[in-house]
Amino acid sequence: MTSKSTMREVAGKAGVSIATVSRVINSPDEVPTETVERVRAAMRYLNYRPNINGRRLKMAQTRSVGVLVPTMANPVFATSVQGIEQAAHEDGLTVLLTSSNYDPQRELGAVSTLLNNRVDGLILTLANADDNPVIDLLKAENIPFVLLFNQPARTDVASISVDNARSAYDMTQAMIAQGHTSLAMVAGRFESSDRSKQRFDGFGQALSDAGLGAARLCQVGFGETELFTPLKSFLTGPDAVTGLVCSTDMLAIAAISACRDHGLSVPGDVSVGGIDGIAVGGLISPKLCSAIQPTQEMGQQALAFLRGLIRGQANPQSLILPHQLSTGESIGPARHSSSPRL
Amino acid sequence: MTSKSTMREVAGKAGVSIATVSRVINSPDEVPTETVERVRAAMRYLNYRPNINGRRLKMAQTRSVGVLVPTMANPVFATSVQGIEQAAHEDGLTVLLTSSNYDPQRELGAVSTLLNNRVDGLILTLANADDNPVIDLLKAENIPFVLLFNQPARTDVASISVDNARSAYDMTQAMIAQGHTSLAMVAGRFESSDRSKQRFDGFGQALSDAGLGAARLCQVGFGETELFTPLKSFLTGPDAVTGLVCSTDMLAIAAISACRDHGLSVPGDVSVGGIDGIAVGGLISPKLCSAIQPTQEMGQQALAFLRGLIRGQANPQSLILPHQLSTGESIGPARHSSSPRL
DNA sequence: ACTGCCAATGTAAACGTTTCAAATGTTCAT
DNA sequence: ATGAACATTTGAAACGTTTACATTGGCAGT
Repeated sequence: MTSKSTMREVAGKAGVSIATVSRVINSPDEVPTETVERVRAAMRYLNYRPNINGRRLKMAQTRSVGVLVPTMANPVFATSVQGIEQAAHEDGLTVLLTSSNYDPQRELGAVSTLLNNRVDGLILTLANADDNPVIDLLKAENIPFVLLFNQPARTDVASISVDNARSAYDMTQAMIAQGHTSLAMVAGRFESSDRSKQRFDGFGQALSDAGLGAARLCQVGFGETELFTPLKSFLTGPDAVTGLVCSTDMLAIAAISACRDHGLSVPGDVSVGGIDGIAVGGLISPKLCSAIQPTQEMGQQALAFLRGLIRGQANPQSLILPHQLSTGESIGPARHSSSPRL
Repeated sequence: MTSKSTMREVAGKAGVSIATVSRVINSPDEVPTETVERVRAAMRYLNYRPNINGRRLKMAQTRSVGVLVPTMANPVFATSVQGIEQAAHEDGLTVLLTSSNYDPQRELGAVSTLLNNRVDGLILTLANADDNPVIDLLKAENIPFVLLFNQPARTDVASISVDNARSAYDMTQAMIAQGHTSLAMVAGRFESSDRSKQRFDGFGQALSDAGLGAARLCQVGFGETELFTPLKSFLTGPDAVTGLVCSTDMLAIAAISACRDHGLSVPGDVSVGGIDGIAVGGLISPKLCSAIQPTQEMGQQALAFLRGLIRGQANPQSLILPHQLSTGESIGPARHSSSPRL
């Protein structure tokens, strides 16, 4: 009774054919109760467990979806995966998880593995959604997929995201409204994240609309939490800023920490805003001011959307969800500029 | 060229038999270079993609592992999954991800699904590792598995964890060393997490060893971040504590937030310590003092361990990794007890 | 020229399902 | 009795692999 018994054995035990056993499994209503019971009893007795791989080989669908995220180490993605997993569970779908570590090279490999697994569809967060061999591959193979967090310019792919430029724009404007005129953005590398670039664009637009000159940028590697050195020239000296707009909440939290290490208070000396809306942002002090996106719901929606695509009931389409500026404590009035730090 | 071409078509195109194609895929060295090239060319031409399900049906192994965690929303688990995924990727293994939401009911269902998928092995974080039908099932089916974070009393299962009681003990002792005599533990529900219980035991032991009376407990639901009300009676009034030992870092961060909302400073009025060592703890202010476990590495090790079990090269065994008390700022000297709060 | 060997390849039988078409009853009106 | 209509059930052929075993042909040794 260790494990593997087959439909054939169950059929033998129950005195029916494997076709009947199959029907008991897949459409018990078409089989007389008495037979169903007999077969079920045999299954229990033999400890039968259907071999999904047998079924998958035979059927067109595998009832599995592939998920690719940059990393689980960032709560944004972890939370979205939580949403995906939850929705998948409710649908009886199996989730195959991969991560790219923000490396476009690995994206292609990971997706290829997923395709070999014959997943019914994919949910992806890519480094760059507009010019990406992964998308070409998926298009060519004609397999349903939904981009999550990516906000592609092309309109022939499904995506669920917030308006990245706009969320950065709003956050920047909130700072400007507090009197900040000397701002910089802290952002992840553009080649690793198109969101990063889009958010920087929004930042620049807000500055330009307010007549505030060129956008300054502090670009850092992903996964980086040590921002003391990268931010040094932005926080000290004659060009010191009074506000930092960060392209992600993780960066914002790291930036606040770096400010502290430079002996600056937030928001007293420097205001810091993030984008993403990770849960921990609401618990720390100062409470992080962020452009919040409904991360977990986005994951759930992505799966629902994907299901539609798989069933052929939906067309690729971009869903831009509203973001919401949180009332955080990490942003305050600009420190008067006549008392520069050194 | 949409997608699905089979080995048979490749064989036809290359003018060989499917056996040869299979050999080219699995052991190219046993096939003359010239033939390998011809077959590979046919594969490229036909856009061939091996159907893993065909292979899985035939072979004993599926080269996939199942992962079950309580939730992705807690960075501890997300980070461990990151470690697992990374190691799995290096091994060419596919990861099937499920989460239980801390619900023992769902644990069984999730594992059952994983088993239907014929995973080669499992990595699990269970609510309760000592008396759990999931473990009985896995034992009965004789399928390799490694518990992660769980620290079972039984010695016949493989596990990777820290010494939970000890880490709570050490944290508590660190507070006592700072003069704290009135402490309470904030912990997740024991029925949802045996770690929680073990850590509470360590907490109690430390108090008892220091002759400090009964252990007080504030038990909260998992995922809970609103601790203002639950902690009210611990933070105010005649029985107010000067220190909170929290069973997880997430709880500790939430507890610090709750203290703030009660108008108490950390560590000025109340010291707060956590257990887990999530990354964000090191970035917040005050820097969270925690009993740190190498979360991501534990995930990687769990996979390496599991691989050994699958190959039959290793025996189930408990790995207790050392934890490390971080030098956090969230713990300070006890506020003098002659000025009680109300 | 025969034998024996070896390298290269092919044949065919699984693996555990699903599902179509066909077979076997059963019931009932004629 | 006969056969139509129907409810149950079955046989058998896939699905795309892997692999034990058989076949082929070339070549060296005698």
